[in-house]
Amino acid sequence: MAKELTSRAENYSQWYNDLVVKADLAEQSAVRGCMVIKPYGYAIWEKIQRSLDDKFKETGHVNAYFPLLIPKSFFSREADHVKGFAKECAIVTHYRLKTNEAGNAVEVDPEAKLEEELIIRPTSETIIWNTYKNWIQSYRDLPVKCNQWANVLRWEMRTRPFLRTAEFLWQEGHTAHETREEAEAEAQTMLKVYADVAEKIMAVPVICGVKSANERFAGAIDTFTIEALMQDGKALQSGTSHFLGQNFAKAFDVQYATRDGKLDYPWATSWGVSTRLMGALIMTHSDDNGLVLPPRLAPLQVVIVPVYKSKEELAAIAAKVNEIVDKLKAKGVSVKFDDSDNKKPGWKFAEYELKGVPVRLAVGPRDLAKNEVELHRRDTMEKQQVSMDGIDEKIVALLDDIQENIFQKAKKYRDEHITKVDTYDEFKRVLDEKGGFVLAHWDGTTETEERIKEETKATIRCIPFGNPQEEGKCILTGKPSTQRVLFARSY
RNA sequence: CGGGGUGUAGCGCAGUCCGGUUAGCGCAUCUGCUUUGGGAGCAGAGGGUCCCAGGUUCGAAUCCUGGUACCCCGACCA
Repeated sequence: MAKELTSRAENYSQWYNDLVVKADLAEQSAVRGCMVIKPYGYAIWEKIQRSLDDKFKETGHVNAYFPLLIPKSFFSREADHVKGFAKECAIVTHYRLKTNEAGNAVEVDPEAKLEEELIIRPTSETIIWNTYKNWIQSYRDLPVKCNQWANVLRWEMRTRPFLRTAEFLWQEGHTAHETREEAEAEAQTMLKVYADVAEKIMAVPVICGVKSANERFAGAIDTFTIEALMQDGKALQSGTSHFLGQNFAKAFDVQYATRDGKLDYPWATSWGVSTRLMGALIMTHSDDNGLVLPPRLAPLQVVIVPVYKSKEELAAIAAKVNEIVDKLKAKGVSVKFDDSDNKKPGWKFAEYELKGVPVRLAVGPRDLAKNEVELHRRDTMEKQQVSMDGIDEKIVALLDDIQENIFQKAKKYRDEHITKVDTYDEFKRVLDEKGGFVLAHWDGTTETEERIKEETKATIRCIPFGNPQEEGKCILTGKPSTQRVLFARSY
């Protein structure tokens, strides 16, 4: 197979789809809008999961599991919540099939209609708060800090692998607190956790901020977000954390006895990241040679490819390579010696580049004679000859260097694509010609935001934390504004 | 739900306009030999309800009617 990844300038969307398929991350399933995550893709997701789970534990959370099916009536309890999700829910109406009269097919048994329909969870606030009602009676029961790893289903009109699939995997944290302040702090803490994992593990730079009313989660008082920038200049909301106030507690009648003997509603948060992070990863780092994985996330960090003519040569190479493999494993580096005989070295080089393996060593007779290896790094595609002595230490250092380099590269690209504008014309021109984030003044009204969205397809991604306050005029209406907000076209 | 496109071997496609041998090509697979420092070469082999149903015709992958699936572009959204 020749290199077939198309130029991203030509059609970024096609490039992305090709990359996902060819790098062996995922494929289309039989169900529209759903996705099969293949073993290699799932291995990356597991790394992300582990990183997050460690942080959740550090911040005092526990994992639990709640049902997939939610009684329809739960949904209507919180008015904004139902409005937000009603349009994209799959509904279970029956519990049995039967064979048809001809005996050659099955059909829904009309006798088996459910009295109350069940919703396949698009998110679990409702069923979790219905459960929390039983768990929370006193301030002594608080805080409750649960996380769930689960799949959810949202019947989207248009889907893209990893970025928006009908069914997706995620984690959702749901907490209940005694005070407003504690819940607000929790929402901030978890957003920070997401930002840390995105930047330190995934090497994806993000901007943290608060959503405008328009973009807020259905049922939340405040929604916080991490926003990443893809290489085609579009933004991607990569994780969210919500301060829910007492909305869900009230909707599900959860009350607790306070320290002074009264009754009050607990304060809530919820927060989640999904397999969309994989989309962010792919679209932030990859190039036309394929995936580029940060070493801290790569299921395979080092691959060793032998170059040989005879079995004897291979044996000599293997003897030396096995020493290197042992040394690397002892240092916690994941490494594979690919001595399969049915592929030539050139094929292997291209294949592991496509899969984003950070470091490749090639070892042949020439190298053995000089006690050297050819070392190739995926991020820069640079090759160099290095001595086999101390190769393990060199590689450990190199992996750190690659991790840092791809983060800095992505950050540089992101920073260069944050543009301040002061007029609506300039705003539109930057979106069309340059893309990326645009910092502009906004009068703070939903109407203005809606109109800008309609006319330019750009939305307010967030109001960044620590945003500098400055006097200005709204780019659309000219009304006074106290700060610039972050706009972009997004996925 | 609108607009466009595509269903032919495991994958990617040509053939369809203008009906006519045994439906073809590339990749992959299998066998043999030669190869191995950037996706190897030669020789041979296997593999098809041409999306489904109906119609027109001596004859349909090709024409007509209806259905269906998927992809792309919008609207919706993480």
